[in-house]
Amino acid sequence: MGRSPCCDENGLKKGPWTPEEDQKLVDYIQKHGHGSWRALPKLADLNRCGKSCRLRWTNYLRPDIKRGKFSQDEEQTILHLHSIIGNKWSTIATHLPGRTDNEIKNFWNTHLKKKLIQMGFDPMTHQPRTDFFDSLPQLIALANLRDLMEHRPLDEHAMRLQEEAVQLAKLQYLQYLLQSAASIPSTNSYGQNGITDMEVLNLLSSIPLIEENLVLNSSELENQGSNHFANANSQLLHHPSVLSQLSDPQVPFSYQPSLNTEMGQAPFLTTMPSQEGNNPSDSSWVLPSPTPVLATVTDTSISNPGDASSTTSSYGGGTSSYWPEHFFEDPIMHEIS
DNA sequence: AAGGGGTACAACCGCCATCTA
DNA sequence: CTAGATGGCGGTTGTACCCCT
Repeated sequence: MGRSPCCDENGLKKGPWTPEEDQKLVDYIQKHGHGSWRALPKLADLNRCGKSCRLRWTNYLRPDIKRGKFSQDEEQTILHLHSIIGNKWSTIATHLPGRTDNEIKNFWNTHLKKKLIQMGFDPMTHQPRTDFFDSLPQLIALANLRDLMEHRPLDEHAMRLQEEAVQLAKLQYLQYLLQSAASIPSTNSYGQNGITDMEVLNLLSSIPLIEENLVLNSSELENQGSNHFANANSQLLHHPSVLSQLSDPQVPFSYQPSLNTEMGQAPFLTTMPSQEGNNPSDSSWVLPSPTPVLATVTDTSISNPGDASSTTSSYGGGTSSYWPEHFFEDPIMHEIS
């Protein structure tokens, strides 16, 4: 197993390619094919190493490369595959015709990863981040202590910001709790996960926006049990005022990780094509449920109205998610599962 | 207008797996 | 079987460009 010779051989050019170099490379490959990349530079009269030529061709000059912005479908595919296989860019690239692994990797690093972070998700695990919530009490305590020491009362704006941060953290934590509960196969009992209905209800009722903005009767929820609580929470998550906090209004899709217990894999992650207008302030704007508990898959509110195949049947019985059927027909999905 | 910071993306680096003599 | 050659892959870097102050 030899180490590949490095490109830093004396005299070989590095850095950006000139149009002339590109033309030489394209001309040569179109006439002769690339053959041995190591031999190619001399044959094509290029003062580059073979590796550099190969990269230039595969990432930039190949005629079948699709350039331009990634479509929503492509974004969805990347997020979906990344949630399952991680940073396997070349594998992901095989599912996006015309896109190179390098392009996908760059797109992930510069766009998608940041979006997930902004929305409170860990880009590697695709789970809601809990570190912020964990440290919140300490942060608030520190802030209060500082104000106390300086004999300076919190001004109104600062207090409001602080309160909003607490509510947002609660929402994120709530979502996390529900996902944890839903990860237990064949049961909706939170208790088995160390999380009680009351615990979640208490959390829910402590969030003012629920009281102010949502039709949510907590006593009714208690009477009707977890499933109804879950539906109520689904309303919560679908509410635009929640969405405006949980997702970036500039992002033309909504995001959630979901658990596919049937496949026994890491949580799925997807974007869901949003409804017409992509307007978070519109009441039709929905955040799809992260878990089977939060909403029923057959609920049309979480499917793409224009794409019936984006839903499958129920979580509880047969198929396990709302992924388009073609994902499961895909050889790589079989391979993964 | 200038410059400083942020962003996007092409290109490089180093490791690994496979091929081949 | 072994070691060198080669191609592929993922992580990282360099730099051009853009935007804001």
